[in-house]
Amino acid sequence: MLTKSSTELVRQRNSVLVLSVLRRHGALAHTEISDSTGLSSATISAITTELEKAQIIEKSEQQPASGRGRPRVLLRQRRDCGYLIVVIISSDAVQYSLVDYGGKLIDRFSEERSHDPAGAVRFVAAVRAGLLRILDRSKISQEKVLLISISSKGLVNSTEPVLVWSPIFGSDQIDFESALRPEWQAKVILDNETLLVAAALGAREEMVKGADFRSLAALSLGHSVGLGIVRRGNQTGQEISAPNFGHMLHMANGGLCRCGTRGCIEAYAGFYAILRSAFEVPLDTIPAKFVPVAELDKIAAKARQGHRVPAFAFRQAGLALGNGLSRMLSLTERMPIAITGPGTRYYDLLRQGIEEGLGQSHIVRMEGMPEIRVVADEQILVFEGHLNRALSVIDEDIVLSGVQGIQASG
Amino acid sequence: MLTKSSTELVRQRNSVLVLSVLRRHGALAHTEISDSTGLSSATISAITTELEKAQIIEKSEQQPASGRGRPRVLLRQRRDCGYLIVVIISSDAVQYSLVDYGGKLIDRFSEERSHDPAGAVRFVAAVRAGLLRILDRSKISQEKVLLISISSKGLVNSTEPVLVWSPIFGSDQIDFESALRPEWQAKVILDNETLLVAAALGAREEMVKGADFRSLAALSLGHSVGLGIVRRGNQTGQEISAPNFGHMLHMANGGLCRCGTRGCIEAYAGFYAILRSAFEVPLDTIPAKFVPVAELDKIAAKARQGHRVPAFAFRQAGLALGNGLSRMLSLTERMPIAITGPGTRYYDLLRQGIEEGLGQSHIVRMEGMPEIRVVADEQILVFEGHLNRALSVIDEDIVLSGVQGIQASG
DNA sequence: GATTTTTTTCTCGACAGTCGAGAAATTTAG
DNA sequence: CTAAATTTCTCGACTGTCGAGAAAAAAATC
Repeated sequence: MLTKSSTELVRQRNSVLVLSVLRRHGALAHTEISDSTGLSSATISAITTELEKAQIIEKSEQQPASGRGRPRVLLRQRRDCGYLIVVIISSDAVQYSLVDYGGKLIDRFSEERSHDPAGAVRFVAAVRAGLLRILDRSKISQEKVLLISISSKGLVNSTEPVLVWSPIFGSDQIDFESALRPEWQAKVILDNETLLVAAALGAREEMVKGADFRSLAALSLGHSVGLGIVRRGNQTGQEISAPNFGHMLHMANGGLCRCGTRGCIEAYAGFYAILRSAFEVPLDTIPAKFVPVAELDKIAAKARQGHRVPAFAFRQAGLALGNGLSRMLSLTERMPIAITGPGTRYYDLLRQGIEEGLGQSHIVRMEGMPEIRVVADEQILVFEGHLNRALSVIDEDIVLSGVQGIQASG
Repeated sequence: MLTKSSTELVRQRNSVLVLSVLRRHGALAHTEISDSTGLSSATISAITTELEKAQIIEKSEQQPASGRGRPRVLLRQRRDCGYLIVVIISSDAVQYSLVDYGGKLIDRFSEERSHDPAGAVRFVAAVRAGLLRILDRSKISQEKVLLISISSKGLVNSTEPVLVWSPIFGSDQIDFESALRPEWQAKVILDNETLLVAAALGAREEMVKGADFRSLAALSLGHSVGLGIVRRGNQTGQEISAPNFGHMLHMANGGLCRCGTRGCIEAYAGFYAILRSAFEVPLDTIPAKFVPVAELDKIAAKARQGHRVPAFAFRQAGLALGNGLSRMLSLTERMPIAITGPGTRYYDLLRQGIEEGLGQSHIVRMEGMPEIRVVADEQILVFEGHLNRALSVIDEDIVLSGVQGIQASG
């Protein structure tokens, strides 16, 4: 359904555009903003004075003039205009980061996760405590926190910040919105971890290729298997999604997965699955909860020495991944695949299986093998994805509420 | 990447909005347009007088006033403002339809397809002849044909009207754009057939549910297997895609498919595959090109009488479809599935397999079985999809070129 | 030191678009 | 024939963008 457009909408969009350019490039002068947005200088004046009045951006201090002519007046976002808390939930810890509106890290700490299994309720309490702690350490007033951006592995509701299924809590849903609402008026968003990796890689790619960038998939290998897809939307920036890839069906009635279903991709390609298959444990054995990476390193070493069984375990994992990726490609357009996560260290052992698994499908035989690249530093990408996403959400919110609020009150 | 907005863009969008409302509801009065677009009466006046000047819409004849008060002046699109040719390519025939801008069918005929295998070049020539023939029969001048909308089974390039792979021509690509350009200046679009079915069902659904409609998948069963997905976009209407579902990998190293790959879904669920498995022919046999439906009806009758082998053939087909659908659902959100095509007549035999195949995946066990409905009249839906899609493309083109062109020349 | 050049920012008038209110048009009821 | 009802049309107000040129301010030049 199409909806009506109006002149105010135009101003809103262009304001967001200015903010996003300011974010990407840092402090910019009038002229530069005009150049990179395509808007005329007069419009920039109008928008920036409005944003300045609303205390969202500020003129930077006069700096030593670098050329001749009237010196530039740089505009930048006011870093203290608002703050963002990033919460990264991983299998063994929860990391809290406080970030200002300029994207600068102010404070960070991690807390170990208690591994007690029936801990969904207790976990929520821990997160609430962690949030209060990082706020307390920084002496920032709670109203200044505009957004809490949370990420986890697992399946996330697409519209509300509800963790629908996760490797740790299973089907014990966690609704972060209602859990945090009593204490916080900040907006709460929740994203799948690998989705953020894909978003970050997509943003980087777009920086380089510009309009040529089409789409990209990020595959995260570790205890569990995650996938994120970024596609360039028609007009409205990027479109991202995080399918339930790790628990896509690989083979009917196959190996038992942590989730209780048989035949998931993860039941062949997750760390525990590789371990299980390397030790020739029956595939219907209930999988180990945690696998020390050192353990897997040993198996990899044996496989690299030429031992058949461990090499076969990695190959089977690769096949499951390759088949799964080929199925993904059958449902989407052709796109490059970036592999991240701790599992990348075994890529030499997985590669042949992945390629063979991909090659078994019609789409790959027809269109050829997709480009596969290995990308390290998953943690950095996750954080980068948080920032990209969260700050642009803040931009929109500020323009929607902030400017109008100021105007109404002034 | 965000792009700048301007006031002219606002007018363009709102003009398209008015046209699309006019299309959906037929002739409408000033007030009604205002109500259903949300635009003010003054704006409607401005837009409609512009469109009327550009000869895109017209005031309808005064009609007997139904209530008191000033009688309404109905506005409607000028049917002769432009024409559309719909070309539906199916396995045994090509159907040509001439439609006016109001969506009314003016002329239609079918031509049998020559089944000669090396016929990609000859086929293109036949289509060109067919197009000229329908034009000739109607005495409409060629410039009045604004759009040629073509559909086929198979895989279609997402940006250009190129048939990348089809059941009939295999990898012999057909570029309709360059094939028709010399003779036609009309725009040419090409869509997968099942995509159009999905688009039509999505439009119907949106009529009923309004903003509640989220997404829907259409599964077409026949000689080949097709899938179309419709999703409600953020703002810009609907988003549709036609994955290569029939040739998604069902089982590595499985049965031989028509496409030459092993293990495609179609190699289990296509008509020829059911036949092959019912006659217990080895799965690596090169599949039959065409299967008379009567033949399959016989097998279905035996299966319904309780014969094991034919029943098993349908069950296997259902399993392949169910597994494939579950994989699709792992990559998308939960959505209802509409089954169409000649294969629906065997749905009683397929159903159990489909449900079992779906149930083997984590996502279905967690979210529950998706709603499955059987929808007959695939042919009508295909044509309806053509109209929906083509006429809204024409709306946009007209507003983009037509109005501006008229304004410049006037 | 005064003047010119260069560069950037700011301002003004023109133009496009939407909206609300009320005038104009036109038919039916009484 | 008049009043009421209903629809369409028009006008002024408001918001937004744009191009051009004025104003500002520093470096270069004489």
